[in-house]
Amino acid sequence: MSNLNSERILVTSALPYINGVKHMGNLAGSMLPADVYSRAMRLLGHDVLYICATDEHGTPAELAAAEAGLSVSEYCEKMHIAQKEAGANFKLSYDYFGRSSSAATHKLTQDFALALEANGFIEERTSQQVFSVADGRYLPDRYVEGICPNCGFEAARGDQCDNCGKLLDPVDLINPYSAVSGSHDVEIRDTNHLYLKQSDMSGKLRDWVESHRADWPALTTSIAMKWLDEGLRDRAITRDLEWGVPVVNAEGDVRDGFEGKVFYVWFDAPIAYIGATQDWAAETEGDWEKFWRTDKGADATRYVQFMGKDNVAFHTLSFPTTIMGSGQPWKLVDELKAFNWVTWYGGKFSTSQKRGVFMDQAIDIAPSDYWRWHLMANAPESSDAAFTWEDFQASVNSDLANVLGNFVNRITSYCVKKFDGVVPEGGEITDAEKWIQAELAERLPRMVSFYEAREFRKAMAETRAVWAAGNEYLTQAAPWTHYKTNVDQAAMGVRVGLNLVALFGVLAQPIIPDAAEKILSAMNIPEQFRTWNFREASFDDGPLNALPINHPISAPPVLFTKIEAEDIEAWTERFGGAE
RNA sequence: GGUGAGGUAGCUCAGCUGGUUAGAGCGCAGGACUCAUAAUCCUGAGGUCGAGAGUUCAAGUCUCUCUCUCACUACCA
Repeated sequence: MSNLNSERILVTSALPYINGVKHMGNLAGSMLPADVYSRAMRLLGHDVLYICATDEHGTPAELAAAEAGLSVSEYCEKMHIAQKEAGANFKLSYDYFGRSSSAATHKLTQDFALALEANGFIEERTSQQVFSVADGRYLPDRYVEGICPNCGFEAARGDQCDNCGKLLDPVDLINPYSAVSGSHDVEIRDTNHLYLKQSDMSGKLRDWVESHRADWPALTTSIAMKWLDEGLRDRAITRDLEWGVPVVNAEGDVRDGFEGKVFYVWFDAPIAYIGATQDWAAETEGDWEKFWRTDKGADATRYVQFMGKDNVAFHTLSFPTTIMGSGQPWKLVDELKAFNWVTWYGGKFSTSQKRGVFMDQAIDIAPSDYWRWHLMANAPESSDAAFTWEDFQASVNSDLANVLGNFVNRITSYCVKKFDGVVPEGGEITDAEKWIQAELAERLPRMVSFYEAREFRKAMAETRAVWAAGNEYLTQAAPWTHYKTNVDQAAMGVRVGLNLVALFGVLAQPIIPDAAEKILSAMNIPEQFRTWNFREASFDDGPLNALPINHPISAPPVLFTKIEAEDIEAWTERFGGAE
């Protein structure tokens, strides 16, 4: 059914910044849901391209490189590989994981800027910036510290005082110094930068956001409208830095007065979605234009973005300004799914403060499936969601080990024991079979709808309910009871049970791909029968009668080991998190 | 300060444009079963829906006030 209306879907998740392996909040809020969605859409027969990349420019990258004793390019190379590996460990099914520092993105960024300027959306202006003589660099506001003029706090940052919360300007700080080196040898200098005139675009942006009120989550539109209501300010899109995309003129030479300046990371990062798609095309001989050029087929592409709420403004305002202002037929996002935060024992996860659990550590203590399931079943969709070790344990033990894992185990091992490990024939359809059929007929289409709507918590809850229904079916059918008096009727229960195992494996693929693979290979399900073609379940050609009689199966080894109280203790000890 | 999101059973959360006895999972209590990772299945107890006022025949659902939590506030991304 779904194959009849196969769509071309472009999926991107917010680019993970380069300065370290990401924490579980980053994973839960962009990369993982994008992956789960991409996998589900592929199973439904859609033509999906999932693109991501490392976001490599900006001051934090330069500073992190310096701290690591590496050149910026060496550092980024190293961290790109680390992040790519972390993604692979969590089974993120990128079609391409690129880099914002690639040549393609450089070229696109420069071209966009030239087009924007030609259309009057870029203006060169002079501003004052703090320059640290000792560091030999301009400092972003937050890297300047000093005494807060409001409360006297001694380590107030140039953008905001951490003590009293007042918003500051670096020039307001008393006795300012560089947060990088601690040097007080700082001065205010005039510097020229390019400004993106977002204000001129606000009418069009407002109309565009307004047109998506119905299909975007409230979180997305409310953030965008808030900025529009406050009045868009023009944003500087260049910085005084070495590492990044050079600012050039139409001839391709460095623009006059822009030596030592590059584009601001937030200008080029979204452009890297396109650049990475071009890089993907170059490596695979794919066609990037059908995803991005509306004059080359991208009108027929559905573009879906995933991100944390902090990124919404950039994706609903700045990047669309870039796209619209270019006057060129670039694809705008169609559907934008934003997430709140996963919180960590009362606060936020923090890369800089090393608070929380990071992807490389997480994979060390539990298999990726465990994390994927828990983070999706508890996705921070309607509000921030608290992560606790106890909840993690409950998700894994109850949902995965008890409901799914035990189900697979109980029926496959019974089949091996009593029916020689093959799908048995015989038996009559009873109320139990009719009941499970009705359950599936109702739940599977609903589950698919939740995936299509990117309602992850609900999709997970529905999936779990289907697994639980399998256990209930076995209780009703009770093949072990029939076996004593009527082996044929026992065969019915086992056969349906085995079909359910196969179905559950098929359903589990987007969420817990490793376990799904174990189940499907134990059931000897060929690749071509692992897709989602079950909108209408029936006994004639539906998922309950998919396995041929005498089809051999085996009982997979225990799929999910339970998390013990001692594990929780050890992890709490190691990562903090005690309240 | 401004803006936004949220405060619904012990815990985590569903509840669309207001309409029968407010739902799910976990946890808890009792029972059933014994194929299974002491798993599973059934039943049950548990909520004055943050507080107060208002609109209405009718409000968790709309309006106002108050209160608590969290986030964003543009040069970290």
